[in-house]
Amino acid sequence: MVGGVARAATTSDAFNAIAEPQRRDILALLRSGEWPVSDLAQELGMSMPQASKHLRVLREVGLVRDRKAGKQRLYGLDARGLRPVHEWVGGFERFWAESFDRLDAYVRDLKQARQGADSQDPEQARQGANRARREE
Amino acid sequence: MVGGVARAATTSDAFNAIAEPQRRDILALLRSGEWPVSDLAQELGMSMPQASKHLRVLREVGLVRDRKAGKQRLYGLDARGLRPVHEWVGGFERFWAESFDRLDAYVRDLKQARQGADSQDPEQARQGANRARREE
DNA sequence: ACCATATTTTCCTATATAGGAAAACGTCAA
DNA sequence: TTGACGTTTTCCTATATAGGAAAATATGGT
Repeated sequence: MVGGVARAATTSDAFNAIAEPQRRDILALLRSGEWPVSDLAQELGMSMPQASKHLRVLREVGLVRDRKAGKQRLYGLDARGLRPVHEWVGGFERFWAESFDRLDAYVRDLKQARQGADSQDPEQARQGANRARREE
Repeated sequence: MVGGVARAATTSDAFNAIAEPQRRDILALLRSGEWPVSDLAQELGMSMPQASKHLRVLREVGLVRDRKAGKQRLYGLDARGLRPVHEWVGGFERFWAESFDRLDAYVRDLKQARQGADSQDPEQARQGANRARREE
C-alpha cells in the first residue's frame, strides 16, 4: 500500500461531521425538539435514506441521540460535542477585527525597518512580524 | 452520470477547510505571526509539499494570506472567515448544558402525558417534545 | 400470521481528497 | 549563466464519501 489516506472519516469528530451543510441543517432543526426521520427529511427537502445516513453520522459522533417512539424513531440534539468546536474557533476571535490592520501594520513596520538597516534576512522578517503583532 | 457527488471540496468553505486537523494546527500556529512554508512545515512536523498544499486550501478559502519576502513566501492569518463558523456553532451554546436535562425532562413529560391519555400518535409525541422544550 | 408504515442498510458510481516522491518553477547571489 | 535555496505542482494510489434506487429490517395493528 503506497498511496492514500484520503480525507478523515466524517465520523471521526464533530469538525468533520459539521462540514456537510445538510448535517448542519439537521442540527439546526433539532434545536426545535425531537423529530422523526420522515418529518425531518420532508422538512429539509431530502430523501429519507439520505436523512437517515446523515443522522447516523451525527449519532456516531455523538451530536444526536435517538430513541424509539412507537413505530418511529425520534432524533434529538446533543450539542455537547459542539463545544470543543466553538472553543477552538473562539481562539481566533480577537483576530477577526484585526485581520486587516495586522497585515497593514506589518507592512508599515517592515518598510520602516528597511530604511534603518537593509534587513533581508527572512528569519528576522518573521520575528519582525511577530513583534509587530505582540504575539508569542 | 448516475452516481456521485462525494464530499464537498475542502475549498468550498471554512467548515470544510478546518475539518482537517493539520490545517487547524497551521491556523493556530499563524496566530503567532507570519511564517515561511519551510519553517512552518518543520515546526508542525509535516513535509513541505504537504504544508504547501494545506496552505493552498486555506488560501483559497480566504483564511490565509501570502506575500513574497525575498526568496521565500510568508503566510499570515486572516481569521475573518472563521467568524461565520463561530456564530453558527454559537447558536447551540445554550444547549450544551441542557443536553442531558432536556432529554430527561422530555422523558418525564412523556410519561406523565401517557397516564392522562394514552397518546401513541407520533405527531403528538413530537409536539409534546417541542412543548416540553419551550421551543419554536 | 399478514399487512402497512417507518427507517436502515446494501449496492453502485463519480468525485475529492491526503500523502509520498519527483519534477518543475521562482528568486536571489556570484 | 550557473547554482543554491524555497516553494509549488504534477503523478500515482487507496480511501471515504454522498446520492439514488432497491432491498432488507423493525414495529405495531388487525
